[in-house]
Amino acid sequence: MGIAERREKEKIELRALVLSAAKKLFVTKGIEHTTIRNIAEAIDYSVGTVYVYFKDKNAIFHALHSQGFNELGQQLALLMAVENPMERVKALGRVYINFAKANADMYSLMFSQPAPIDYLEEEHADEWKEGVLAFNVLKGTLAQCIEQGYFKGHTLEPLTYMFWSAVHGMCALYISERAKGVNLTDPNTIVERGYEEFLKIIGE
Amino acid sequence: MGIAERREKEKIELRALVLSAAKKLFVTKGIEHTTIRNIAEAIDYSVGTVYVYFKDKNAIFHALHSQGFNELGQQLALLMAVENPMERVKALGRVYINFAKANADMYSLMFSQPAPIDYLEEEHADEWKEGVLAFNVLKGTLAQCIEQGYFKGHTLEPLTYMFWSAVHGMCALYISERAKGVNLTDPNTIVERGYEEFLKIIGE
DNA sequence: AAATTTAATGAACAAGGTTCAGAGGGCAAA
DNA sequence: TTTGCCCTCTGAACCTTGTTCATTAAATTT
Repeated sequence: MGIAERREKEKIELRALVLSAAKKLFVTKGIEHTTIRNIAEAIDYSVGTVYVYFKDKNAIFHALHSQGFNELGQQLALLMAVENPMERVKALGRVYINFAKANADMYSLMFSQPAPIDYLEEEHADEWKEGVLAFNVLKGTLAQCIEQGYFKGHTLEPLTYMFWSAVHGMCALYISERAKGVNLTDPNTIVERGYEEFLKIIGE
Repeated sequence: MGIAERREKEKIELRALVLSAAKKLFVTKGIEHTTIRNIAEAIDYSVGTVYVYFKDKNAIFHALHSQGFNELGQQLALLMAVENPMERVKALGRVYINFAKANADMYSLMFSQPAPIDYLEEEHADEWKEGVLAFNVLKGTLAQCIEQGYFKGHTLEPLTYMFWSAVHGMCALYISERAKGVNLTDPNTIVERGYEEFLKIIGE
């Protein structure tokens, strides 16, 4: 059955091709300004072909969305090698920030409102696997910190949420350019400097 | 000159009518899924009329955007009455969170990526007045806290950015429903509980 | 009453998402 | 080899949306 296999492989490859072209376009022109025709042209296939591999534009978006979370998740997972949990939380934040800044468009794609929600609502509601995974890595690490006597008097879940929010908030404001609008002395490093402040505060 | 005045008043009123219809639609159906025709129908005017009052859809968006920031700004400004700066920062966060939760759609409209940027880039770049104002209220208050001996060893600007980010991040994640996806025990109160954790941490 | 200014209209256009009947090429059975 | 089936790929065609503009109609001024 070599032929069927080859065909299957070709299908997977073409699907991946669509995805990579879409990613490049989404990232450079923005999702709204990327047309299916653009994507088709970029890979030298017709419009219809794109629809053979994806139900609609939203499905393309969602595929990339997952991809982004997987990449981020992998990077965060690597830090499980750091023994000291307090060091690990700190590192988690840094890696997260680096990811967000290095993949700014991917990041805003991952967290931008409209599209993913549409998709999530349909039926894939509570199965946002990648996100849950990343959240639990952080939660687990903070749990260990608490065990070791850090964060006395704190409650795990809200603490985790707050930590994630602080880091996410800094990245989001940076990426949405709101930081620039506000006339900072050095907008480019504000996330890192903000994070340092955060670490100072949680380090007692 | 009573006639000219009346006309002027009518123009302003119709403009406001467009705006309020647009707001309602943006908020219920989302910006992308609201069409100019929808707005026109809602107010029983023709499509063309909408364009008499607004250059394009983006201009409508921007007007609402400003409106949102003005409302938020006003609520925050009220807190200047609180003497103690440390109490004031805490209150600023609470009011901000209440605003975000009570006006969830308006908030996501205010901070959602695409549209405002388009507009900002054109020429209104560094004149994002409302945002700067709100940021400076927070910054000023934190400056007073530092004067009074709080936040030793911290730098004002990154500290302000971090504070804003933490609160914004919690609101943003809550509103984008990312909080739900992550299986929290009580998603509805997570922002408030997260904020309490934050206050605990900054209160040493 | 006529002329002028102004606001409102909606048909028309361009561009984008999506569909679907059909072309074309490989593959297996005859 | 030839025939017919099965898939993939195609792109014209449809519908919706943002946007424009010549035209209509009403109000105001002369």
